Amino acid sequence: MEKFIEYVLQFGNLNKQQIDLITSKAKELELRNEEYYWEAGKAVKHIGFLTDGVIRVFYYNNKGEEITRYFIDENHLILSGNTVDEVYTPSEYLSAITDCTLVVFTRKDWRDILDTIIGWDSIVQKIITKHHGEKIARRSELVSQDGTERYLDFIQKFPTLVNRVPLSYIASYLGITQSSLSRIRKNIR
Amino acid sequence: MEKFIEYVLQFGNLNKQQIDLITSKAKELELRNEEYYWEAGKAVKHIGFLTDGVIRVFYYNNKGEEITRYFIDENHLILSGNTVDEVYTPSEYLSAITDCTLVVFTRKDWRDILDTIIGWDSIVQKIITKHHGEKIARRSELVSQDGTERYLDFIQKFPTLVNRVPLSYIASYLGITQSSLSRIRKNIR
DNA sequence: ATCACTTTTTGCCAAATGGCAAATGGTTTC
DNA sequence: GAAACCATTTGCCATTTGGCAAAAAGTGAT
Repeated sequence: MEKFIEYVLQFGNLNKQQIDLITSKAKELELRNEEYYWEAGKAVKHIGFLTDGVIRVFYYNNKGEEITRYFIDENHLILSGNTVDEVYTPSEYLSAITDCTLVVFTRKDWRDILDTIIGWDSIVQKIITKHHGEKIARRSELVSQDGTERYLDFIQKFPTLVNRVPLSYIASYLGITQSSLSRIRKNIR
Repeated sequence: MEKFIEYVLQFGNLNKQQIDLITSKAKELELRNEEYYWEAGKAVKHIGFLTDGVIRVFYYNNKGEEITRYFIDENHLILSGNTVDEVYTPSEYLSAITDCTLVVFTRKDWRDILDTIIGWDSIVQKIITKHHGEKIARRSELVSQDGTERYLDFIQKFPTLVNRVPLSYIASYLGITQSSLSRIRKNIR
């Protein structure tokens, strides 16, 4: 909870009253390893902020293969399609790959915060924009790199994930097979 | 110009007066093939909307290779870092690869529109969000595909570009070499 | 039509990656 | 510790892609 407030304050100022409002609406949610946070086709119930753990975002391509699209690690806001008003039904899965702790808000409570705190919208917008930029940059870089470069980049950008995430997920994220990644790791040593 | 208004109206309503305001601030900008629209390190002067032509976004990786990150085709808003107030200095190049026509606004005029038209901010925000989503989805998919799949996807998503864009740019965008792409094309026929 | 110039294709071979299955290593449960 | 289970590594070979250079095709100007 403090983690969430601390994170938000990087993007704009809030007074004590506003912080109290946010805190009063927030609930904690625990996810165990392998538990879903979102499921494709199922409406999303709340807005969440990941304070501890790692979540994997994946979908199934037209060959039925499971593709890991990215990882969400600590201190990331998980927003449903960027709008609060409409019910959002994702087309991908979000699944905990470690035990996780989130701070969550119901759509209604989030709406209340938006309506009460003048700057909230712009803070959230800034966060979204930042996350989008990071995602685009990360995914873009991968395309032009070979396997080794992708992996070296990965361990540099997600140093905390390398040892917590199964190899197969990392390989899928990097767009290479698990055995290739294993060989790449051997060559790097 | 009509194209721009038409595009914007998909994301929200504007009355005649508001449209007139926007129109009055807008200027047309022509770019010839190979002309820069943005240059890395040079402050961006205006907000633009591409009505005709294709622009290529590229940067130089740490090996000095030119990497095409994406293409901007007709009916896309080109925004400087998503904020109007601060001067934005891009780290990549935007260069016309056909003759182009843009509708442009100075930062000051854009600011004026933002201050005058209540819903403008949210319209722009929606557009940005849409573009971000598209970019992320496109780049993400590429990572998990082989060369042939990437190219087939490309011609499906950018049917209008295939015949207007040099092969080398497409290859760079897809993360494969020009000769590989040429061979892939041969195999597809 | 010719020349100069650029883009695309092709040939050749090396390197990287994929696919599959077996082997190894690690962890948990009994 | 043994057994069962899962993740990772490895071997083997096929396929894909890269790198480089030459050939072919396309474009534009005179």
